[in-house]
Formats: sequence, C-alpha cells, structure tokens
Amino acid sequence: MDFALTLIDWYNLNKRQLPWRETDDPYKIWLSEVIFQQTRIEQGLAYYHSFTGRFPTVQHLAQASEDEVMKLWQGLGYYSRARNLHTTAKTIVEKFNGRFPDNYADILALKGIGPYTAAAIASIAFNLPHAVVDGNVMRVISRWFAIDDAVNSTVGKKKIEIVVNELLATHTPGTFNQAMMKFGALFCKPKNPDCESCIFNTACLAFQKGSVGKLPFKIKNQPPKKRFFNYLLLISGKGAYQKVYLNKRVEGDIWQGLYDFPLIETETETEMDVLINSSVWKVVFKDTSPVIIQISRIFKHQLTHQQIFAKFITISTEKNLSETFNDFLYVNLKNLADYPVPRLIEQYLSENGFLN
DNA sequence: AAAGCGGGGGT
DNA sequence: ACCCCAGCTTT
Repeated sequence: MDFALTLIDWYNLNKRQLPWRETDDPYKIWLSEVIFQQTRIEQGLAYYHSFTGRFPTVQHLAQASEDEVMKLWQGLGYYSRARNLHTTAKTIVEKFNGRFPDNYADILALKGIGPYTAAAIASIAFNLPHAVVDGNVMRVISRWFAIDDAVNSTVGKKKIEIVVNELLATHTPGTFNQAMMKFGALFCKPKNPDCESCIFNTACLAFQKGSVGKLPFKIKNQPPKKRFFNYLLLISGKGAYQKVYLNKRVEGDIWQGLYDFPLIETETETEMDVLINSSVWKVVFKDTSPVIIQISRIFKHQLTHQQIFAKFITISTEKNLSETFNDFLYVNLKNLADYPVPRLIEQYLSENGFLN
C-alpha cells in the first residue's frame, strides 16, 4: 500500500474548506502559519482576517508601525511572533525586493520561521519536497512506526523527520503535508483515537503492539528546583562613615566580596542588583539548577556607628531563612576583624539546623 | 539541551 | 487551583 496516496485520498474525501488555504500567495500562507502556531483555529481565524484585511501585501505590513502590528496582535499571545512578523516583512521588502523567497534555505533564515514553518511555506506555496513536522505529524509517525524515543528530544525529532521525508509524496508535497496534519488532528487524535476504524490500523505498529496510548512519548519537563542561597551583605557605620563590605562588580568577575560567598555550591549564573548607598551593585551567583529569587529587606532601622547592618538575601527555598534571621540583624561588633564573617554565618546556620 | 514565551481548554 | 499544549528563539 502506498501510504502517501492512501493518505491523500483520505484527505480529499474529508477536507473542509479552510479560508486561509484558499490562496497560493506565499505571504498569506506565511501569515497564516505564524498565526496558527500554538494557536487554535477558532482563536486565530479572526486575527488572520484582520491581518490580511489591514495588510493585504507584505509591503503594507512592512510599512506599518510596530505599534500598529502589536496592537492588531493583541490577545493572541506569544508576542515575539508579531515582532518577528514585522521584522521579516521588512526583510522581504528590503532584501528580497518584496518577493517572498522561494527556496527552503532562504525561507528558513527569516526571523520567526523555524523548520516547521519553512517546510509548510516551501511545500504549500512553492511545491518543494519538504515534510512538515508539527505536533500532529509527530503523533502519527511515532505511532505508525512505534517510535518510542521522546518526540521532544533531538534523537526522536530526527527519526521522525527522516521517516516522514521518506513517506512524502514528492509530486504533491503541499497536499501531503496538509493531509498528514489533518489526519493527526481529526483521526490520530491525542486522546481516544478510533483505531478500530482507522484506515491504517493494519500497518500501524503501535496499534498492533497496543501502545497507541503511550505514544508519542515525551520527556516530562521537570519543575525548577527551589533552593536556598543565603548570604549577607554587611554594612557598618552611617553617613560618611558607612562601610559596605561588598565590592563593586567589574567586567568579567564573578565575586569580589569581602569573603568567599557561596554557602552552597552553584553553577548556573544568576545575577542580581543590590542597591547600596544609592548606587546599584551587581552580585553574581552560580547554581546547578533554576532558582527562584527573593530579596528580603528585613531591616528599616537606623544604623548606629558600631552596628553591623546585615542584609539577608534569600535565593530559593525549602526553608526561608529570612524570618529566622531577625535576631541576626544587629550584631554589635567592636572590630569586624574579630569576627570572620563566613564562620559567623556558618555557625549560625549550623546551630539552627540549616546545614544538614 | 533546556528555558521562556501567552493565551485557552481540560481536570 | 493547577497542568498541558507546541514552534521558535535565546541561552
């Protein structure tokens, strides 16, 4: 059985008229593809009409102000799509003389156009043999060939891309691509697909193995780990006598504090601004995982000459130390040198059970 | 390789 | 009140 021909037959019997498919203008095809990225038909359709109405050609879009483009996009979400749309319209006018590029590489190079959109435009507008790989296609192919590599991994994507390009009906790539996506959307659905009446069920490996429900496999995105990064910013004195024990950051440095800061080892860089003496200082951390940053300002007191002003900065989270830190705020020190700061912090944390 | 982007729909 | 979706850019 010829997969592509069978699929296209199915498509011709089942297709509905889609307003944005009734054109061979690459500009409008591009517009529709961008609008319908991550967007449901019901939600995007009105926007497609207002964009083609207000900007019937790429020149109209290129000449518009960014403000107007953004305003027309309002409510659709993923606003970088609108900015890229505008940028690319200007690129096409300036660099391509207003004519949409007609080869895959040039199309792919445009802002906001990735592999999916480039393949869609190349195949639908220019009849070029590039298979689209969107969520629908990944689902159909991963089931048909029982590919259990994660479809959101590089390996899994690559496998699917290779397979679907072999299946592609090279004489009618645009129709094939639309048929694949339509079949995935209407028949090979994410949940409860009607496999019993599927025209491909005898060839579908996942159906034969009973693994349709498990495919496509995706690696679950793990939530950011919350961790505590606690440290002190020490300020002593007042007015002209005030001293801040933290050096201003210079180009290329990591940490130039009075002491080696990190209480917990870190690898991902995190940078934050701290306001000291009316000027902004930058502090850089490293961490092994995404962090949530909270800066707690736990003091609003007058500083007297011999008091240490301890500002506690908490990054992240299983325990929030800021509440327990109030009694650490004022430490009367005759001479700061008598109290090696890291030791003091360590001791405090240890005594309070935070270093286990 | 992995995070971030914005809405809407489902649970 | 969450969780999920999905193509592209950025890091």
